Amino acid sequence: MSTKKNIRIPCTLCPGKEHSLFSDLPREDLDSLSTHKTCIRYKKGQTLFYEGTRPMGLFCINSGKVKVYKISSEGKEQILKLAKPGDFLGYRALISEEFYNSSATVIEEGAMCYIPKSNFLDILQKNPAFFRKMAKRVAHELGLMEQKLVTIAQKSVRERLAATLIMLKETYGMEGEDESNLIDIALSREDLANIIGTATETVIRLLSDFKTQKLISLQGKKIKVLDAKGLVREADFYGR
Amino acid sequence: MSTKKNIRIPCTLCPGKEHSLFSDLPREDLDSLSTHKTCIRYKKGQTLFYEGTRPMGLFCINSGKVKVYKISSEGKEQILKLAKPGDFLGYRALISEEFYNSSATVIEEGAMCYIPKSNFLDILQKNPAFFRKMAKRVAHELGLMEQKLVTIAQKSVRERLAATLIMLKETYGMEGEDESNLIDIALSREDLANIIGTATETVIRLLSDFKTQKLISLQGKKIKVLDAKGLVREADFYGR
DNA sequence: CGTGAAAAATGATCAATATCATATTTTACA
DNA sequence: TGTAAAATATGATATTGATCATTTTTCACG
Repeated sequence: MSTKKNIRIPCTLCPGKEHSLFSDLPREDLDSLSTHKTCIRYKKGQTLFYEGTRPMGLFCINSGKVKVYKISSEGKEQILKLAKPGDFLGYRALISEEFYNSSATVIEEGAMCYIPKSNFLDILQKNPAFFRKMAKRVAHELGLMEQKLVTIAQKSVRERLAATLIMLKETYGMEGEDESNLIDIALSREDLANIIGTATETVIRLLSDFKTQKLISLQGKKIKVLDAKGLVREADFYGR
Repeated sequence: MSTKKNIRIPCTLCPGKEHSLFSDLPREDLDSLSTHKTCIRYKKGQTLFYEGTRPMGLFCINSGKVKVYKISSEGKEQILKLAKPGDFLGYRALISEEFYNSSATVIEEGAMCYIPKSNFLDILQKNPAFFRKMAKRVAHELGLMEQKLVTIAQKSVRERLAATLIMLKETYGMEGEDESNLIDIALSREDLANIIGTATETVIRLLSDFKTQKLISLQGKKIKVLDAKGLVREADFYGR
């Protein structure tokens, strides 16, 4: 707890290297990555990159959690996605050759690896199979984003909150004793509101509503899903 | 007007070949495309592909206009984009190797070219520069979709309608005499509602509101933008 | 620990928009 | 060109969710 800031930590066992995107790169390229990569610890609230700036590299989350968001013209934050260890950030802008269209801020402190743009583009260039994988990933994400758009456009806030809780449980759920699942991510009510696109007070009210219905329980910030099926019902069929 | 259905028309001068995506393919590949391509006339209301089905090729719009949309679980349509001559449809699913995640239906009759999947993938494989261009396109579209999400999540229906009218004017505006612009696309009020994610009645009311404010004029289905700046003001600053 | 600030919770009120009902206009086409 | 069906228009009402105000709780930090 004493030395938290900007310590370089070894990236030799970065989760991103084994899993996901980089998994089947040739040895040579993995070595190149290891050489050029840097890892820095970020504290809660620190920002990896800002919307509107030029991307100079690719981020890979070693530990900790990050929110990726846009700020609307009225100053309201809209969270586009959450990133966890093993996830990469910033490749959309690198591939589209644009500036960042979103910002990324740490919500749980951790170490972030950084691969310089030139190194990443080089490896993309040299490995058609890897490039195909990246393109496939981006195309998949476009599909997810289209689905999110429909959800926000057509579902009620209550349904969206229920759906978000299900999603969070699946992604960040810790197996508890009595198959109750604790959502293990430090999201404030405001963050939650900025994910589903509503007011903070509305989230608070709906959460205590769900609590009354025994769908969830609240222990401070952390939410425990008591009745996943009940939540799914809220998400899919509420009011119809 | 007599022989409208399923007539093969020559694709030698398909707008998609000169402009946009295919513009700098080598001669050889352009010839391959011409050989394998087919063009078929579609009438209003006919569907190019359905959500959930397997893509077997790439569509290119020669003439006419198409809406691309998803149907939510409650049966409501959400339009994701509109496509005009020169635009391509279906590449997201081909690149992500997934089923279509949306449907595409003709809103103004015209001729649609169809490039078999194998032909398209072949050319992608053989031309890294072309593949990079496609990937760049998909990454760019992901950025656009993220922006749309924020708009739908945070702007009022009135603002979204104003913004949509501006967009339509820029994309489908016909230069009129006294710099007034007629939006030249056959969208019903319902279509408009399904673009911005609201009820048809709300669109109708807001349109007549804009008409009262002399921002637009209505001639049947077609909308003429009288005061683009006024609309921009509605889109950006309404009520703030 | 204690304290001040931030977050969460709760209430009251208001505005935006959906929904339902019905009338009017337009359009397709027999 | 007449007619039914679809689209547009308008009104009345209900509902959701935003906003503002205030209290209570939690938490970080000296």
